[in-house]
Amino acid sequence: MPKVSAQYKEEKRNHILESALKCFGEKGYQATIIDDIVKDSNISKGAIYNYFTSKEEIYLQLLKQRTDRFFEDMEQENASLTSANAKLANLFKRFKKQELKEDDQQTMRVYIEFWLYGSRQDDLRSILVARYNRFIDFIEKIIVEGQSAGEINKDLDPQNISRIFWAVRDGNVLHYSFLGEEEQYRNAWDTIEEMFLSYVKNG
Amino acid sequence: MPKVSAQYKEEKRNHILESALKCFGEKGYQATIIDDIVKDSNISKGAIYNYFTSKEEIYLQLLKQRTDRFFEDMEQENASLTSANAKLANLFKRFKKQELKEDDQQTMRVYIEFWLYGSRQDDLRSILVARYNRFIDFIEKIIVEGQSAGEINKDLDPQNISRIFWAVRDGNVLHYSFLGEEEQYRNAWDTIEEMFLSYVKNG
Amino acid sequence: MPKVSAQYKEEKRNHILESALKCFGEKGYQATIIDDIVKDSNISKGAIYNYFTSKEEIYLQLLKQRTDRFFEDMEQENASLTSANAKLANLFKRFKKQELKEDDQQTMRVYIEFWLYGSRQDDLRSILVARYNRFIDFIEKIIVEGQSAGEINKDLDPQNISRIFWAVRDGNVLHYSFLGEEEQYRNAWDTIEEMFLSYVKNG
Amino acid sequence: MPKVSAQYKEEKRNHILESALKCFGEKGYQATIIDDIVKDSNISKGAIYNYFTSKEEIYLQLLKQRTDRFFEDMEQENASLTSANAKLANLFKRFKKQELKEDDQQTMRVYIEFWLYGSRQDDLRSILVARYNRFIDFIEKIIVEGQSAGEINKDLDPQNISRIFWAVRDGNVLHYSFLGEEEQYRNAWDTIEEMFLSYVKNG
DNA sequence: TATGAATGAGAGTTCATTCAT
DNA sequence: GATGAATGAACTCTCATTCAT
Repeated sequence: MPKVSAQYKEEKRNHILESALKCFGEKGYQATIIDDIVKDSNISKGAIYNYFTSKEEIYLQLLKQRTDRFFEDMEQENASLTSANAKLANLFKRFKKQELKEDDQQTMRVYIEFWLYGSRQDDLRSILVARYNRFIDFIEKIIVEGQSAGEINKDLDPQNISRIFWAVRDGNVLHYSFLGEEEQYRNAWDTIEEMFLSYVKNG
Repeated sequence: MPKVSAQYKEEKRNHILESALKCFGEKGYQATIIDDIVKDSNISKGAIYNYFTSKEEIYLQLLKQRTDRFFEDMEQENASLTSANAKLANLFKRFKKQELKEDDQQTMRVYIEFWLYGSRQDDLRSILVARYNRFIDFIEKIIVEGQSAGEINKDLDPQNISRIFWAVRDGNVLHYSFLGEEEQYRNAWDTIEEMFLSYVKNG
Repeated sequence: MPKVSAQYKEEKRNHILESALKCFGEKGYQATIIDDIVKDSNISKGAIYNYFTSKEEIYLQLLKQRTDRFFEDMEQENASLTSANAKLANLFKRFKKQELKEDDQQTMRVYIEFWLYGSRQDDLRSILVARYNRFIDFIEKIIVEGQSAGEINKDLDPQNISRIFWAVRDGNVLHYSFLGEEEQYRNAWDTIEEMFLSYVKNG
Repeated sequence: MPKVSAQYKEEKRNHILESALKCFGEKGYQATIIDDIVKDSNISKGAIYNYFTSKEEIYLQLLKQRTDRFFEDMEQENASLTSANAKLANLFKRFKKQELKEDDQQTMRVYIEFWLYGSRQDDLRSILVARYNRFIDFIEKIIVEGQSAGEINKDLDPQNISRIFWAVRDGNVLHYSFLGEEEQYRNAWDTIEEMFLSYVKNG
């Protein structure tokens, strides 16, 4: 019989991950030291190591958690959207609105950092590639759906389009995370949306 | 009375920078230790510190050197190109061809890393913002030139377009530096070029 | 909830300071490396840095601790001494007896080293000047007290006398710390005491 | 046949020693790096090592040179002084006047540093002890001379008095080198002279 | 002889991780 | 389960000394 409830443990774990996100977002993964997370979370160093085996695992679990959340959100939102165009529009809306929030900003930075950090750590590659593919698949399916429905140009390669979609998104977020200029960021998104949609739309 | 020629020193300096680029490109700035550069360059630790005052300075000088080189190349190439469209096409060509080379690949990674690393180091921000603005200006001028010549849609905000241009480029490079799939990368560039040009072109 | 008692930490701290005193006394501040203190104290390098932020801080804290101890001792001893002459005699006794002990010897060396080291470090100057003034004040008050009581020649400038007192002390200690000849040191003190007291005494 | 004259070499050597004195006096022996001497002397690193085998040797040769000079000066000055009292008075005068000069100030600091540094280096001890004895002998002889002539109290132990003489001098100089207050320094010397002479004088 | 670029052992300090309490 | 003191390998940077030119 466990001494504390599963829920207690889950909450503590999330608490650590939230602090970690904040720290990684602010200082970067490598520059964040465990004591930063200790200070932010008010959880002792030893306790943190009871929940995660290493700093890297915190990173990975954080990535997983946020990725899962993203897809949960998207599935829920997309359930009520019937066209590919609506789904894409919803995504752009999310990028323009939600991701300006502090929390998502930090997540974004952490995401971007993964690309770099992960690309040099062989043991992370497969995890990160899987995550990448999940994102690619997500848009790819929407594109395919749109092509079937005649909304999207059938000549386009859905995977290629999906890859471009995320590259554009990450590039834009990368610059915003550095420059921090909201208005420019929003304007860029408006233009990107227009450019992207006019390119993929049928006719 | 200098002991060695200015050329000798310049070459040695470049030698160090080349090794540094290789190491930073492979392992990342933070993960690269001075001894990596020592090993790669066959230049002693002390000698490296005769040419650069710190690891960070190596990083910064590398950034500067490659940025300067990029603009030197571009100026030279653009000198013989008379239209904005030709200049943009030339840039896309460069992205598609030249930047597949190992050396430029690493430069790209290092560039991207700057965005993240630099965004948290106050003392680097101004340097990096200046560099960013240099890139923005470069494309902005081409867009303005194209608008004057009637090649490019006059309704577009040149700066906004320039920002998008680089965001797309960096996003694409970011993913390529991680995935390393050349064919996908080239296909993506082809599509991006088509999408971008069809969006900005007049008519 | 502290992991260990305040007393435990205080003892550990003192343990480090004692080892530091031994090392600094034997090899000098600059020549002492942290590993010397590690070896002598059997406390790991990391643990030392949990208690002190730098080698210089160890030095400074050591100085402070020993200075405080000196004045605590003196206050206690002087409490039962009613004349300036008795207080001065007690001091000379201390110099002659107590400071021959190994521990005090090393403290003396470290003290002297402070004069030199501190005189070139701007950030230490104020600390060291404050400490100097504390010593000057201490004797100055005794002199003034002696003058009021008619024990000491009223024509003398108390501060000047106090400065000479400590200069003579430090010079004598400096030579002893180098030569290490106890008998000569004691003889010197006897003569200095006679010379000094006959000079300052009234009449 | 030497390529350069002995005089040339001697001058260069002295040049290095003068720069070394300046640097050691300003920053201390340990904190002075060879490049400080290079910069001050305008003599290359390699050349310095042609004249001296190590940093320590520079230190030692400097000590020797200045010590020799001191005794040369003293012999010359004392040649025309016929009483012990006159010789002592001359010394005090020197301490009060000449040693305020920048150059002598630095020499003084370097001297004091020798006591500390030398006391922990076994290979220096004999050199420094010899130098110490030379100073002790110098005053001791004056005291003996004064006792023979009836100027100085015959009950005093000449060597003990000589030791005290130098201890007082070094202590006073130590404090002055740190505090740098000329007036206090001069006042202290006036009082010390009075105190010392009244103690040793016959009658 | 003179030069100053090169060397590399070694310094202070950091921090992910462990483990006795 | 929680704590935070302890550990020590690893990091960046320094500088006395060497040596090819």
